[in-house]
Amino acid sequence: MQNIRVAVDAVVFGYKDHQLNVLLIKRKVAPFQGSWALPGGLVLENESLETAVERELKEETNVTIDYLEQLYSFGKPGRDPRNRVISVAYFALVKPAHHTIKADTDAQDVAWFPMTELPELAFDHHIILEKAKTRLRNKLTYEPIGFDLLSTKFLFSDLEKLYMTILEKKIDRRNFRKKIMSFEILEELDEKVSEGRGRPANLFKFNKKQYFKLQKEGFLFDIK
Amino acid sequence: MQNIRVAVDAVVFGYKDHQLNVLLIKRKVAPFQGSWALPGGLVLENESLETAVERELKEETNVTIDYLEQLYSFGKPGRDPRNRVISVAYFALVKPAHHTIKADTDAQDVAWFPMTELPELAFDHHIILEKAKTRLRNKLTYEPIGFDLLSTKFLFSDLEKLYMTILEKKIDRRNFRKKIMSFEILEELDEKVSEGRGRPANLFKFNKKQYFKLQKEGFLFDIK
DNA sequence: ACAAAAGTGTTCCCAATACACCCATGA
DNA sequence: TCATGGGTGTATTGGGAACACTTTTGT
Repeated sequence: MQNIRVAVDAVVFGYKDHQLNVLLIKRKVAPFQGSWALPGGLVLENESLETAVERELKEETNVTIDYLEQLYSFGKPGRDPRNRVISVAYFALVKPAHHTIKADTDAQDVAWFPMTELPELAFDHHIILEKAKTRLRNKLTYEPIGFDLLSTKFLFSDLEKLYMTILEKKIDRRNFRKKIMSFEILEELDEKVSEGRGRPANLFKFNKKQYFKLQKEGFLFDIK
Repeated sequence: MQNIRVAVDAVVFGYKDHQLNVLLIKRKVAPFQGSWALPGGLVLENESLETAVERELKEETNVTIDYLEQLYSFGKPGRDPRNRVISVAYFALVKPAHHTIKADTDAQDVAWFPMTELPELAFDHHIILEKAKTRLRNKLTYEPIGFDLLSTKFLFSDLEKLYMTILEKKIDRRNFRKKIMSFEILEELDEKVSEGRGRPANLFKFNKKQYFKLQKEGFLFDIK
């Protein structure tokens, strides 16, 4: 008789302080007690995988998700020192400013870590995270998921910096703006924000309805 | 205590008679006895997911795989009428001419089905198959996986027809050839084949080594 | 000689890229 | 007035798309 457990883990990305961040928890129990790890846990007998992810995230970090999709399943024998565990990993995006993270139940602590300052991770979580990073980079170029990382209202320069940060390359400001503007999926607001020095910048909103409409008509979001 | 089984299923595509085909088995046992289904089965306690796929394919169909990658995991409660089963689905490509399919162990029968003449499938396998088809279509445009569906030596027109069949659109012969040729990943052989009437055509081989070399140098395979 | 499939070049156009100056504000 | 970040236009180029005739063979 088969004795394999099924778990879910979530790679939750947020964009804070002009940096890509990932949400981690500090494990309360063995194995890897005290280590940082991806939020996650065993799937209950009668819940769907997505429900399991949402429940674990709520329990361990107090975060609710804006964007969620399945990433990959990890099932190498021995990846959990106790039992055979198959983990279905999920890829999630949130707007960090919209959430207050809070350790609870199974977690000793919760924190956002910039991708440039990651701690050692429990289990094979660094592999999962690597895969998620690749997915994010790829997806950013062909789906408008960058907006799920920014606040509802954002500066054009935020969007530009987000792309430069995640794709790790320089982007020409004029060409980028021209391209995004040509999609006609942004709403220019009548609000300006002055960030310390410099000319105040306009705020924008992503018009999701308009995007879906265009998409149905065959429009493809595409940023090189 | 959690009681969830873990299975693997494989969507095996082959290209035969200028048609995209999928490998199915006829189930020997309940539930869905006598129904056509994707090859697959429960994962053993100490084997990796990939090994499980390869084992099941060998057992049920006598096919060994040329190209294998994970597709998606399906875990909705109720997808198997007996128990909770999470199935990790795999996406596989084979050259049908190189294999002799043969029903064995758990399968009452095995057959290639053209994608245009599919039978009813057991469980949620039609959903898995749909996802695999999408993956194939997308991947065909940015990775040279078409060659894993053709015989080692193939006609240029085979490649062209394969693309037209799978992408379901007309392709301009001259532009397509120009594009593929510019990649310099094909080896033109000194062999010609005469397919009934018409001018005999040259045979080609995919130069995998050359592709990997170019890829390392930053080359991106890309067919629209 | 004709039917059938293979093979081949050129023109046009649009979208990607490169590139530099003025504007509005706070200190 | 200066430092800082915001906002804008044009010229060039390279790749994608459209398009038709000649070649080689079997019948």
